[in-house]
Amino acid sequence: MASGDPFLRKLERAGALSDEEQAELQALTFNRRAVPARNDIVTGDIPDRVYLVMNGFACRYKILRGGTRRIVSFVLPGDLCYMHDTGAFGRDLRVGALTPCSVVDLSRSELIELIGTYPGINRAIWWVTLRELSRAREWIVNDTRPADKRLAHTLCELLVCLQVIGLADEDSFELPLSQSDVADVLGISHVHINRVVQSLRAGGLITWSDNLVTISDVQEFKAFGEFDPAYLCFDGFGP
Amino acid sequence: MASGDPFLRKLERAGALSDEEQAELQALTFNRRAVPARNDIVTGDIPDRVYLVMNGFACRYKILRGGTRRIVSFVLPGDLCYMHDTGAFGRDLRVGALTPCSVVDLSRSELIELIGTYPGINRAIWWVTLRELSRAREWIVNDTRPADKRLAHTLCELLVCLQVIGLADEDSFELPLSQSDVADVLGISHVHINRVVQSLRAGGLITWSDNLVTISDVQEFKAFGEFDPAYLCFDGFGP
DNA sequence: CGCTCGGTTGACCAAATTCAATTCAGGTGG
DNA sequence: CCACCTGAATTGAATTTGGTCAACCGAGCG
Repeated sequence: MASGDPFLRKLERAGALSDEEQAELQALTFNRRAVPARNDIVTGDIPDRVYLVMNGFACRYKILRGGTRRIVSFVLPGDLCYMHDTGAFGRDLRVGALTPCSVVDLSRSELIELIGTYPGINRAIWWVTLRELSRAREWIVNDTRPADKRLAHTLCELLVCLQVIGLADEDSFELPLSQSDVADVLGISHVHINRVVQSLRAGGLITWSDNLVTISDVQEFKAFGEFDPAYLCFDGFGP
Repeated sequence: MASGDPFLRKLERAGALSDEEQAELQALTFNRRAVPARNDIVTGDIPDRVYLVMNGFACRYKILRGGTRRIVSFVLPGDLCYMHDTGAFGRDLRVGALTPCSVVDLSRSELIELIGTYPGINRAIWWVTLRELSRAREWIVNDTRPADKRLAHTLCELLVCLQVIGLADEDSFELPLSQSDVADVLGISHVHINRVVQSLRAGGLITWSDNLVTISDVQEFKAFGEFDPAYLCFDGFGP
């Protein structure tokens, strides 16, 4: 069982891992460090590393020419990063901590070795990647919705993703991000997100204060944000 | 050599394929068919197939609740689809022909078999997938730009992607899509894209008539659209 | 000839940005 | 303890961007 480790627990969504596979994965760890908020998790170019966020909220993002930051995905506890976000793939894509993060460094070459050796690990890494792809496409779709629904959709995604790793209960979760951070997730201005948050509050859909988001009626809120969790592929590869 | 086949030519961007690997891939074909414009390439649920577009423009898209269509990626000649767009991954993601398309059906199970057997094919399919991911993230970023730059970026992407398969020359290409199709790519209304097209025309940046797009000054236009082709990963996996 | 589709236009409305300023809580130095 | 500073949330006003509705035009086609 991978009960204690959010990484293994997540990977096992793609299918069970043998004890040997789990042991091999855990053996990759060779460093653990703290990354302060607003710092990049990936700095400089240490080519043979892959990073695993154990704690805290991080994100992948790009900086536009005007200086605007656009966040293209969350990196939550148990998420692997810099696996493919490197070299040829997205030289301008960066990975940064939104809150203080606890990060484990893994050996990339050894992980690739494991992928080639163990079918379960191969399947798990494929699943993680395809899930990222599915999620990115859903974010594109979400960008065509008006800002209030867009925010609702994002909060729903956070709710269910955090529930899976035990960081959210039925209808609420800790969201240690500023409104400006969330604005960069949605691609809107920090002034506008404030107004949108207030409109959701005024409509009685959510409360959000002291970093705690509570959704009044989850079912209704998901409908409002047109949120269907299918794209998150929680059921692994299916049949 | 894969000179005649846009699929093999594209895959080889990830690294050379042996003659045996190429022969195995070509042996997968078991059907070729024509898909009319506005029809889905993937229809019903034939589980053991993967589709290869040989000719024409297609796209992956979703339909929002209001009925709006949002296109999340192009599918151009030589592109594989429905490889991962299936089952657990994106039940609501559809693949449709924008123009009449010529499509080859492949056996999915045999392709997966080949991925497990041949390292070159494994590497190629990984590369195709990671490129899709990188591209999707760039589209998210592009969605934060104003519509004129967004259109410029999209046209730049089309230009270089079509150049790679010999369907564009230095500064122009055939674009057999309606303005409304492109509006769904950008996530804006068909009225607004018309105005944006006209503004680009008025600025002397492009001409676009009779399905032929010509860019006046490619260098300048790429700068205008903040287009950097790095995310398209044409250099394979790099070093 | 009349139909449809794509492109185009105008008028009006809604959504979102920008600029500017204010409030408030927490932290720091005196 | 208080003055000061900073970062985040908030608000207002003016402006820009994009959407909606409605109409019109022109080419191709049965």
